[in-house]
Amino acid sequence: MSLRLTLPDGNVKEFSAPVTGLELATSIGKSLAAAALAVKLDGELRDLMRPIDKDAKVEIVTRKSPEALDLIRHDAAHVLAEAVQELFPGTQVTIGPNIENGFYYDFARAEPFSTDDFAKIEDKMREIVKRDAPLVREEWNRDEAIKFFEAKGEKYKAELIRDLPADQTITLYKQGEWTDLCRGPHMPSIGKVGTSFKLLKLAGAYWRGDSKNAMLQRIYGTAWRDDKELQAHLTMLEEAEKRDHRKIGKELNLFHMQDEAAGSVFWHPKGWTLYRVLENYVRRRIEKANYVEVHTPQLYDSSLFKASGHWDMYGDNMFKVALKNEDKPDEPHMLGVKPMNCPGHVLVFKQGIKSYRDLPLRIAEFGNCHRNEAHGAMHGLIRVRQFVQDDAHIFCTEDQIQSESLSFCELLRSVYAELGFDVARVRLADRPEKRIGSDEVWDKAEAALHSALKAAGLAYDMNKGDGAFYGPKIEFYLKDAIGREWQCGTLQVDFNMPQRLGAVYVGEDGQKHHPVMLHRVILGTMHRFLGIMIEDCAGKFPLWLTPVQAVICTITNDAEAYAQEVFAALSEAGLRVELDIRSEKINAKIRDHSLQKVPLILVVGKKEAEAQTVALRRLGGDAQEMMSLTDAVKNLSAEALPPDLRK
RNA sequence: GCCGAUUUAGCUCAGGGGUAGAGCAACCGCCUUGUAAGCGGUAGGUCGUCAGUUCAAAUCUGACAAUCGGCACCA
Repeated sequence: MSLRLTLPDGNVKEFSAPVTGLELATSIGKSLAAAALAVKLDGELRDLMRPIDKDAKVEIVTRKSPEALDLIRHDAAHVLAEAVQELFPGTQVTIGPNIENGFYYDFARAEPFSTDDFAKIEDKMREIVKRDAPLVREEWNRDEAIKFFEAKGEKYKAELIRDLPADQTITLYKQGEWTDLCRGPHMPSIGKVGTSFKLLKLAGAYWRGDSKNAMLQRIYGTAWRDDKELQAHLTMLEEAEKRDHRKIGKELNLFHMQDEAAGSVFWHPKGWTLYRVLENYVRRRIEKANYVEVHTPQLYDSSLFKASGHWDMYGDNMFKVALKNEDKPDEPHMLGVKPMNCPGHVLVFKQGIKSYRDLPLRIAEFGNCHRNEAHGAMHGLIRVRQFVQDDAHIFCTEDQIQSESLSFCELLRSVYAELGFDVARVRLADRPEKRIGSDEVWDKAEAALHSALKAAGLAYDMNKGDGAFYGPKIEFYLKDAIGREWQCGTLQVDFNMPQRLGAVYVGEDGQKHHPVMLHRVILGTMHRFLGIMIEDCAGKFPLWLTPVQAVICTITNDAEAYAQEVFAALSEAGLRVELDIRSEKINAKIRDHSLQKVPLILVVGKKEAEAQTVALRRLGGDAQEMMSLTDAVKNLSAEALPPDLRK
């Protein structure tokens, strides 16, 4: 036989018999063989020691390859499992994959682990790495594999094997005395993991991700090629912690939350300014895009949500109000606090007779919603019980879906760009298991979104089964300053709700038709989006958005009268300004306002008062720009314009 | 909701069976100051809530609540 293996540089290596990846690497060079960790065969990552027996494109994976981190992390998970089983006999192993930036392993053990155990486990892991046992792949007979794990008391592993598809090869990996069920691939020996790893946190996780199953103990770790990379990652984690919006929200006095209203936000004056400036910006943008704004009630009779399907589908997560019913004391009159705005907007649509000439009708609302989120789900501003969506529902004909979707995609992109974000990723979430409406209607709705995305020229991938219960959705993700992705905007096509709630329009044919309803948000929720913005800019908001744009600081109280004059002039020009005439040193004032992330500090002393000037210091710099008061008013107020109002 | 951790002054945190301590902030006074903390003083807390054990609980035990890290959920 002859075997032709094509290398990345286009060279072809020929062999007369199957070769292992290691043999292939050796044939290329000794140092490559020494550095080899695995081999990529037609794009599929495989063990170095597995024989290659068919023609393929091959690539030797070394520590420098992008795939190396996945291999290191996956192997590190095995090392963690071995270490834990050596230290805590009787602990059962389950699964332990590599994930972004690291790995985890889920263990079953009656006693809880403690983070105090981490040092001990890490020491043991280093010991195992030092032993440098070879990782040996073995193919096993299914029944024998089940017996093997059951004999060890590993019932989770046995269950995994039982549930593997019948045609799948069962592979076990041995590292010294320790054996794990694993699909692989792995590096040739444990020593290749190195010691640039660290255990980070302890968490509970359901077996197989199902809340009906047992709760396992998950240990998370991070692993890198070398200590420099590890240190850089740990520094990044510290940076992320520093820009936590809950911490900054407190430091900048933007908002607070407290036990008496768990999951709801108390916006303080500065936070509420931020909120209103952002809201007004979005309001201008949608007005320009021909939306009309409405305001609908909070409380509705339960019959509305029963008709819409929400009562059955999400009733447990709604806040409900039971009113005493004098006639039937056992059957209180039930009301529900709105968890979303759609039914209310349908009721607005239904007022009066609508014609096809009225469509598309774009009904917007900064809609205040309540959802009774589970305790463990809440997270600062990101996940709350009371929130406001920048919501709108576009009532249109089927023919208009595509153009409406397209113009929404463009509006969203433009808004994100003005707020300093790119659309990092787009996904299409299709029909979920729990849904209303026929398959034909779902086919139509999904097809509409596919074609809209194509028309918008947006690359997207599928998020299978993750649509809303009434229709498929497009999810827009943005990327923040430290590279994290957040899903904010969505567009959903809904053929069901208008029908269920009896919304109709008179068509060109004089007949009644149900409109199609597009549910869409750009920011998602004001709360969540502001949380993301705080973390994105670490509290240093763009000038147009920031609650306090400028502070005027006096050096001595001689300058107080002039400072008042500067304050009045800037306020008059529409800037949000504060005045600091405290009897403090200028150093202290600069420090205070810098820590408060005020972008502009205007210092005035005797000199400035006499010359009618200001000394401007910008946040993050230490230069002083001297300018006349008139120039300051003119330039700064122009600079502080929201992006959509700039010329 | 589940697993684990946490809850002490406005904030950040130390302490710990005999009813509490620091720094910063606040307040008062002095200083009139030139670009990231001037000096001195005063005041401030039933130690998350409710029970239990104890001569004695902020400290030990239990329940509950909230928060944090995850998991599950997210119309």
